[in-house]
Amino acid sequence: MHAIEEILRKKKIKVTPQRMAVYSILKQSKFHPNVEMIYQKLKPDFPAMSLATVYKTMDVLKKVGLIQELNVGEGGLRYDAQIRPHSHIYCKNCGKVVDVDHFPLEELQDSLLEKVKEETGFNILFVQLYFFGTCPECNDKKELLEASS
Amino acid sequence: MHAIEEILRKKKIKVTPQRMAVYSILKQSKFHPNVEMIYQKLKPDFPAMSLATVYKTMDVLKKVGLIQELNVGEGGLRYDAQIRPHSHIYCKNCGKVVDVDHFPLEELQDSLLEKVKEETGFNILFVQLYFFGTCPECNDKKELLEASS
DNA sequence: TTCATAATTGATAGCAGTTATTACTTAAAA
DNA sequence: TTTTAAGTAATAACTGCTATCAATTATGAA
Ligand SMILES: [Mn+2]
Ligand SMILES: [Mn+2]
Ligand SMILES: [Zn+2]
Ligand SMILES: [Zn+2]
Repeated sequence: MHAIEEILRKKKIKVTPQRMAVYSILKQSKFHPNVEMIYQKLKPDFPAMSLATVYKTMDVLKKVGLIQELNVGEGGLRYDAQIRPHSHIYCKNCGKVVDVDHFPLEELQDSLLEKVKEETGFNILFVQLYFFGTCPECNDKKELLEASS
Repeated sequence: MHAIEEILRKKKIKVTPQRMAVYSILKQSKFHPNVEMIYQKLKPDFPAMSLATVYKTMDVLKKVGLIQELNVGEGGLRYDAQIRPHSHIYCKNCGKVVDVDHFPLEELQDSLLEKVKEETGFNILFVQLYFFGTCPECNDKKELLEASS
């Protein structure tokens, strides 16, 4: 039995094929997909599945702590099965979301969170760090376009 | 003439009472309001103003760089006339958004942005750092509630 | 295995925030 | 002034998401 099944059963949450399928898409890829992307990817295997089920599944997986939600300022949200604290960079041109692995978000939490707690009096639950810009691929395309004009 | 008027005129953007009013609300407060809050605050002075005008004004002010947009994961967006890079902390209980002034977001940009650029190949335009938790006021209320039960 | 039951699913209506459209109005250049 | 490009108000339309509910299914007790 997979780890996710145990986690769900322990919380009296039913293990359904839809939930397993959604989680496996997230676990396999570094894609940070949104609900619509997940829905489209599952369509071949689950042609009857409703978009509402994907939304509800994201909610369940988030609540049990198996995934994290990213908000890069598009309409909808992105999801990530990598729950270790790490930051992300977003391409404003093509919408790509990439991990920034070597950025010290974990150290930051340990060393500076206490300072922010003191300054604000807040009880801090988590931190999100986003970089915004344009990805190498988009930059290359733009250069080519400019060179040919 | 105010600085904002010059900036708008220089870009051939008309200076209207509605735009000035929206900007002055943001400039005066540390409130990080959303569109609805701004709209309600302007109603007494501009009873005829449309919500759509507030939306369009936010867009204009953002594009000319007079304000920044914050996304704390509510439905809508928050706005800030303080455009110097700084991070924010959000109370998940009451929705308050507070500046984290002493957090080294500016230093972070100077010292570590180059590293992230190298790692990802992205051209980085800006950074957003959000802390999430519960504010002192909400924490006190909760304590009182628990003590009396 | 079978069955009872509560949880989940799929379909769809509804909602909130936002954007597009359009006829009327106005700021500001000539 | 007059002209006109830009802006405003009102509102329809769109989008991401949630609520509702009848039909289905996972789970565990018998
Ligand atoms: Mn990630
Ligand atoms: Mn601020
Ligand atoms: Zn890109
Ligand atoms: Zn609070």
